[in-house]
Amino acid sequence: MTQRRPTSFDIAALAGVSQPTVSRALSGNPAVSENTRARVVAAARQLNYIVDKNASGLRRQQSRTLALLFFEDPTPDDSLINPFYLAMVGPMTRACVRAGYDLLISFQQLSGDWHVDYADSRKADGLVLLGYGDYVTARPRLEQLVRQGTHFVRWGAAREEQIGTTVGSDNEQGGWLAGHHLVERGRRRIAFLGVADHHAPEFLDRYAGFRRALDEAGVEFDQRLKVDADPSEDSGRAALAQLLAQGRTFDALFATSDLTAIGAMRELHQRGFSTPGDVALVGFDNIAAARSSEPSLTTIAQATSRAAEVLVETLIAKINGVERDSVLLPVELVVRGSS
Amino acid sequence: MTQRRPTSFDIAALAGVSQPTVSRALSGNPAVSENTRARVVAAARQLNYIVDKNASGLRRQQSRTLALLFFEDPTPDDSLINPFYLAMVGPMTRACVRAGYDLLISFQQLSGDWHVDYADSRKADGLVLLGYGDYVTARPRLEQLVRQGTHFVRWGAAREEQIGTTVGSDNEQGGWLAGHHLVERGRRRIAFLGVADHHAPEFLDRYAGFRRALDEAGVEFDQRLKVDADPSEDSGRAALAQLLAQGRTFDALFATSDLTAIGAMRELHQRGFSTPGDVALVGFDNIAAARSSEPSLTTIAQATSRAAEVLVETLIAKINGVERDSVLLPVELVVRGSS
DNA sequence: AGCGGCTATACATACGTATTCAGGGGCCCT
DNA sequence: AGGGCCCCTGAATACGTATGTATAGCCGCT
Repeated sequence: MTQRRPTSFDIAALAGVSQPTVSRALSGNPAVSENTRARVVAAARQLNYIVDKNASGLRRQQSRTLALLFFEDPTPDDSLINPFYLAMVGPMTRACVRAGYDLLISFQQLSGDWHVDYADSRKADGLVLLGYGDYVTARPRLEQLVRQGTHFVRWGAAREEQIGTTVGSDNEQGGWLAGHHLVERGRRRIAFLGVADHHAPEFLDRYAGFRRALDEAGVEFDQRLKVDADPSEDSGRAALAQLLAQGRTFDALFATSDLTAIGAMRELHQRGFSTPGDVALVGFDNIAAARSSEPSLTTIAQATSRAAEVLVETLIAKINGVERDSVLLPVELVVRGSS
Repeated sequence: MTQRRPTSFDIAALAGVSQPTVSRALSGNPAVSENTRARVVAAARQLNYIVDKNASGLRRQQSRTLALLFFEDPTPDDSLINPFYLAMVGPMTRACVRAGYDLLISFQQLSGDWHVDYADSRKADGLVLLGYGDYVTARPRLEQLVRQGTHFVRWGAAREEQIGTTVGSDNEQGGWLAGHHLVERGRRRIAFLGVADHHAPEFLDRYAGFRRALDEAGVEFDQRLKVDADPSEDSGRAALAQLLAQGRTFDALFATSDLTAIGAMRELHQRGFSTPGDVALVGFDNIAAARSSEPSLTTIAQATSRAAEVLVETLIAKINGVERDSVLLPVELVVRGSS
């Protein structure tokens, strides 16, 4: 059926040169004269020659492939993968293409063992780790990666005690923007929905920034308006229900995730409250649903595309032996109908 | 810094056997005695040995990797990748893991040249093609894949004239379910928002099923209530605006995509119409946003996980020389608040 | 003329695995 | 005891590329 794939030897024969010359000509090695290179390229095109990446990878000891790992604990509903992370897939592939790399993708469970052979099996040259990992749980795994000499970058908060290089949003600034915005809108009793402990440094920073904005404006924060909530709609609804059950009153709400905010908003509506009339809302992430909710959700947008780019560039630099500093990307307030 | 990776020769030396025996033992070849296998496995574990996939792929002439290709024309906003497709990423990776394959991911532009070396470079053994492709434009590309002997499966409508194997939803049935449901709810003037020409077979089938439901119920369909709309919110809004500008009246609406339906719903609300009071809505795809819109959106759910599984299994079968028939997966009506 | 230096190409080889083929040893049967 | 057979293992090799080293040719200089 299909005829044999042409190899670099076939090209060499057709172009009247040796196999090494073919390899050098096609990889842009300057030791090859332009004349010869042109002949080789023509022959390669004629035979539809394409380098065998397995052979190339074996010889070079690298695959020119990155692996994107999502860490997320399983949900009964498959579709409930955090849309913010999912939105990074597109930009990430584009960043890889630009850099001449391919992208492997994989979902890992936070709580189970990660089974990540990609680097060890030479299938990928490095890993991009994505997902609000429990910092404490993740630590030993990261240490293991370092021991194995695996190259990786993480999306997340840069911390003193961090392992490896991270790229993340300026969450503190994001929290500040949210708080500042709500204060400016005249709100004074502002609730906070999110996780604010050391297991989730990103959320902790958002809380810190939020508090700073209130402090700077001389607005008091009522600790009783702070409720734990995961980045999910259900959690948002539950958190809001809890606040109301405790008889709390508030005129605004900052959630550390759009999903949480949307859940809270739906619960508010169901209970007869209006947004932004009774309660103004600000979320975080600027997922697609934030645009289409009703009212549309004011939120803090992260520089998703830029993040993907920086992650990939940082990782590739590391693969090439260049260590870069962790990066903190600016965030942006997107004002919509909910405030 | 990092010490040399152990090779199968190192394992062989440690276990006191030859390299071929290591290879056989670890790949489950029955020619190896249990005793020997146990020694090899122990040695491999001790040295943290992992097969070099480049070398393995080179020798075997296959990489045990699939490539998932999204076809979608570029949008100014990166995040606007059809969420239905994006939702397939997770299930697809899981299906691959189960089958012992890795998954490469890539976004391709429908209108440009696809640059898909994955198969030719032996980086992937087969391709999964995803995206409502313009059937006419795609055809020559598919023919080229066939000529090159590249293995692929497509997500989409099974047609007489199709090239290669497809896996898709029973769109006709989906359209019927939507139409039938609206009729049952007492609606009589039902609008249709979607593309219904031969460039988009999926949508055409949905329209056909929808019409069949109305015909069977003896409900007349007013052709003037049929408006072209893409799977995007903006298109949904525009389509609805067009209907109203033309002075059309209707008490229900079926959109061939949830995004279209949500856009239409927002436009309705903005103009003071209520849903489902004035207009009942049914969408298609059951994306996450359908759950969180307000009211939540009645829609036709596709069997996403199952689809991913079948796509992967069909492709792997094909790689192994087994041709399977195209598959039509059942769809399901999910009744929510919008109807 | 001879030699140094440079450019462009060829030769040889290694990357790590999986598979084909050949052979050694043990067991059973005649 | 001898022969045949099966089970297991080892030796040899090929997959296709990239790169270190060697070499041929050429030019310019003394």
